[in-house]
Amino acid sequence: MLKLTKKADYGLMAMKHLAEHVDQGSCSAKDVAEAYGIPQEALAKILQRLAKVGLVRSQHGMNGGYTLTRDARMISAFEVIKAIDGPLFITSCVTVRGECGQSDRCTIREPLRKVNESIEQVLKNIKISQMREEPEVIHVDKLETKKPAEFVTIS
Amino acid sequence: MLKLTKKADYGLMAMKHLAEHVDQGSCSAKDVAEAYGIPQEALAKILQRLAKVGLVRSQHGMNGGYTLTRDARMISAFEVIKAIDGPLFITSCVTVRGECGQSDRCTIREPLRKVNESIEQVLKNIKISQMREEPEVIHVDKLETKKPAEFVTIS
DNA sequence: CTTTTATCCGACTATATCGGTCGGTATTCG
DNA sequence: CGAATACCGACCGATATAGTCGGATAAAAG
Repeated sequence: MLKLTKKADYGLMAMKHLAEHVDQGSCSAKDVAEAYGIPQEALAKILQRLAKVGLVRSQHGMNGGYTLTRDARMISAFEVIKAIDGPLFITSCVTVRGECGQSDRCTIREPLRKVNESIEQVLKNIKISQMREEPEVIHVDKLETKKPAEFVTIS
Repeated sequence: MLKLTKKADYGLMAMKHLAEHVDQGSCSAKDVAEAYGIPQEALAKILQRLAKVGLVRSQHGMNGGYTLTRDARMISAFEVIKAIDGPLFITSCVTVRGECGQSDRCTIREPLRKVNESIEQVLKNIKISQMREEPEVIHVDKLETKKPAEFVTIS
C-alpha cells in the first residue's frame, strides 16, 4: 500500500543512472534498460515522459539517448514521480479539486490533505543526487552543503 | 499515485466516527455506513479487520456493534491504515525483506527506504483524535487560505 | 541515398488489485 | 424462537498496472 509504481522506480533508477554518467554523453534507453534488467520498451516510454516534462533531453539517431537537463542536485524525486505516476499526489478521498467523490459527509479530507502535503515535502526534499546507495555504513559524509537528516523536515 | 485505498479511507472515517460517539455505547456497521454513504458490507469487513488487530472491540447480537479499545488520542492513522491496506509500507522496490525483486542491481532502494520511514513517521504522528474537520463551513469554494490549525506536529 | 541506430507514439494484452456483493454461520437479546 | 448483528469466505466486475508490439520519425555514418 501507498507504493510507488514500478514505472516510477524505473524512472528514478534511470535518472540516477543518467546523473552518474553525465560526463559520458547521452545514454540510450537500451543502455539503461540492460544495466538494470528493465524491459527496454517500458523504460523507453518512461524516458519519453521524462523528456516531455523537460527533465531530460532526448537525442535521436545513432549514439543518441538521453541526458539530464539540470544538475542532479536540482532534481527532486517528487518531480520524477509526478511526471511518471500521475498528475498529483492524492489519497482516495482528496481529489485534485478538493472534493470527496464518495460522500460529501466525508469528514477526514482536510486532515488527510495535510498529511499529503507533508509527504510531498518529504519527496521534494530528496534529490536525485542524494539517492546513493551507501553500503552499510551510514557515513553521511561530504556530498554537498545540505544538512544530513534532511529527510524529515516538517517543522 | 501513492494513494490510500478507499478501504483505508473508510476505516479512518469509521474510527473517527467511533471516537465521536464513544459515549453512546457501540455503533453498528450499519450505523456508520449509513452515516457516510458507505456500502454496509464493505465497511463491515473493514471493521472486522480493525477488530482482529485489536483497534476496536466487537459486540455480537442485537444492539451490538463496535467500540474503540483505546483513547482516540492514542490511535495513529498509521495503525489503521496498516491494519486495512496491508502489512507494511513499501515502495515497489523496497519489499518487506529489504531486497529488490526486480534486479539486484537496483541502486535506489536504500534512499527510498529512508523516504519510507519519513512517511511512516508522518502517519504515526497523526492521531484519530486530531482528524477533525474544522468548523462545519464546508464551502466548496474554500480552496486555499487555510492557515489555522496545525495537524501535523512533529516536535 | 541507404542503412543503422535510436527516439517517439499509440494501441494492444495479460495480470493484479480494488471496490463491492452475496451466501451462509454464529451469537446475543427480547 | 426470531430478529438483529457480527463474522467469514468466495465471488465478480471495473480499473490500474506492467509489459509488448508495430510502425513512424529522425539523425548519424557509410
